[in-house]
Amino acid sequence: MTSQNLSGDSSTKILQTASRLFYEQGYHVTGINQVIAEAGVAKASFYHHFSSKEELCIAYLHKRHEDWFSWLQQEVEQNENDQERLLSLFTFLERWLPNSNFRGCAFLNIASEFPSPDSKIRLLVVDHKNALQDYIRQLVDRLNISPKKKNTAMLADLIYLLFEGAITKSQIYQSTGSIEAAREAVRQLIN
Amino acid sequence: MTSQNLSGDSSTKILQTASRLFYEQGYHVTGINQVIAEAGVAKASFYHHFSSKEELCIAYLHKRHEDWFSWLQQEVEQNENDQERLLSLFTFLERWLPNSNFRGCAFLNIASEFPSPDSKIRLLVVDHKNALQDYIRQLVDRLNISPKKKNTAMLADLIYLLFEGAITKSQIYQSTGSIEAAREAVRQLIN
DNA sequence: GTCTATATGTCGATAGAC
DNA sequence: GTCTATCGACATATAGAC
Repeated sequence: MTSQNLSGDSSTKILQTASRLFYEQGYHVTGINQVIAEAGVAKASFYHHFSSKEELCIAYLHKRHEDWFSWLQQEVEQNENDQERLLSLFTFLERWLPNSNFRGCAFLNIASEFPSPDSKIRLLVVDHKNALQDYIRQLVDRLNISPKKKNTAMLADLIYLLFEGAITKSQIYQSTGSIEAAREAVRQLIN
Repeated sequence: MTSQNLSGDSSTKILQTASRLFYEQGYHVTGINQVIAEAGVAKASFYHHFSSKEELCIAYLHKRHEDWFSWLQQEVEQNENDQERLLSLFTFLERWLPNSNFRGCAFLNIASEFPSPDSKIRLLVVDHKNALQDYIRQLVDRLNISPKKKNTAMLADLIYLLFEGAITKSQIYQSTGSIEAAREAVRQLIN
């Protein structure tokens, strides 16, 4: 109850505030001054917990990865039928995107702000997208629709492209308009 | 030859330099000081030609829209067969993306840096993506594969999602790996 | 561990000479 | 139309008291 209660902990408050600001505003436009002001801590306290702004961003991405995947898995695992589990990827988008004010994927947004593909932050983006593609492949593999392994990998890849495209379009148009069509296209592809 | 020759014109040099830096580095991370230094002009000269950094960004997006569409149309119009014209959308990606160092779509990258959907810059992004979707719809309509208008609109939407997804994936992985699969998927969808 | 005060630099934008 | 010099604000990061 003392050190376990992190809700009032400075480190946690800083990370929560930074996560909100980085996601809603972007990385470079969000200054350390704004983070510490809205977190209600002093500047030196921030630099006691985090060595730099970039380290704070890395912590943000780590936590974001955990949170986002738990949201996704929670939606998928509500379904028992393997086909419905796969299709629920898009149902997840229909819930998540409006709920996040159509700000889109935190990792793609950050990648736009870090052009160097070798940067530590860009490698985290790759890790996140690798995990997403692995997850989609697992869902596709459980369908057992095709005897050829090669086809299921390609099918999973197409579904991933539709998934990313749906996120992007919804971000630009602030709408979930195309997601239903994407889900029905996947339904036809696997039947 | 005097005022027509814009290659040495300050305004043109500024816009060319800013276009390169905004695209390669991002908007917020690129300072006016860097733009004028690399363009070889004085700061006051910049503010004589452009009222603000944001106006410079708007000029960048206008020119980028013209340039990018002419590249796309040039690739498409090399083909006479209507089906090949549609599929050449993805051939275009295979040429353009490696050539741009896998920096992806200038408009999506800018949108990540401007969260407010009502901003002037975000409206230009919508204009650009509207034009792209209209173009894809035109290519699909010429196929005359389906009697139902509704299906061609949905098909064009799916192709657009695959197109956006392919751009995004190539940006993250610095590769054109999935584009061939996307093109073949479209080939099957329209047959 | 948290505070105030500060260091050092760069940001976007302007003034005024030429 | 282009220049140098400069403005006030804010950037990231530190020093030193408590």
